[in-house]
Amino acid sequence: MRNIRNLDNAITGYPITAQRRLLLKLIREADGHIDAKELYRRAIRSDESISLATIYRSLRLFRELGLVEERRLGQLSHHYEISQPAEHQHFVCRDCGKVIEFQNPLINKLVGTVQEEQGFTVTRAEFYLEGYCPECRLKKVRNE
Amino acid sequence: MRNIRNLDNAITGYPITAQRRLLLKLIREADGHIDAKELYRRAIRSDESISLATIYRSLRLFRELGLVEERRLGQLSHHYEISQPAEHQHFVCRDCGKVIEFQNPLINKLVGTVQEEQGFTVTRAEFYLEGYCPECRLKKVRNE
DNA sequence: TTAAGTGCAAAGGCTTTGCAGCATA
DNA sequence: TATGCTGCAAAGCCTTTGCACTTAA
Repeated sequence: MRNIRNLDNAITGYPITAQRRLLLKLIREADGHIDAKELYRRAIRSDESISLATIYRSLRLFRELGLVEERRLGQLSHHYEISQPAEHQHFVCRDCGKVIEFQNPLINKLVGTVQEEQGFTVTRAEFYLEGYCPECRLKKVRNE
Repeated sequence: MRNIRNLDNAITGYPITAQRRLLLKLIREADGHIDAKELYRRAIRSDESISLATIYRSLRLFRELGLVEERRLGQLSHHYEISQPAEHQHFVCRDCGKVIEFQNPLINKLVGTVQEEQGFTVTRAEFYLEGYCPECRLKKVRNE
């Protein structure tokens, strides 16, 4: 996993522009998932002339450099987050739309088992759960 | 899980049109995943005036009736498949794009564990793997 | 007969791309 | 200075929708 604390190290070999610096900072500050549109909304506050095209081009670069990961969380648009050394998975609440991250050691075991049994080489594993978060579950119970 | 062998039972309450009959038949015959565009290509062979709009509207109906499931397999478009009683998960090869289904009992255990630990009510679980299938892995080894 | 489905074309959302000008190294 | 990035606008996908016509029940 790359060191993303130091931007200048992180994107060595590519020009470090003000836009890229800003965007990576914003993604880092988002502290979770963010999609292109929301990133654009936040970026405009600091740089009112930045364009959506730059957002997309930067996201692609960051992804290729391994700085961020792209997720498809059942929604229409992709979500991005800073690459994290610790693997984690996602739960999306059907009521409130909240995305909750979790992790569980069984997942690695599962990946290992599947690789062995099926002969795959796995480069990426996503475990995606959908349902009701604790709060919304309570609400449902109360209303019924 | 609904009985999809008998179309007239399956979509009770909604008009059974020639288009719907055709589309459900094609999805069933696809025997795996199919996206809207490919479904459209095949449908046109039998009904050259069918429209993409009808494909999408039918897919949505089928999905709402629980006849088919929608998957987001890392690609741009959604894929659909007949709802199956046996849960299964997906592996997508990064080289050849092939989608391989597999199942593993550990998954249910994992879902159970997460529900307990996190307090979620899980209504849908997807385990998505990406990597190299056995054939493409061999090819890579040979070329290097 | 009537509520619902269909085809067509247009529009919508998300993402990519061509191009001329600008900035980084 | 030269390569590569940027903003802008246009275009590209995939999907949805408005409308007038048609069809299943």
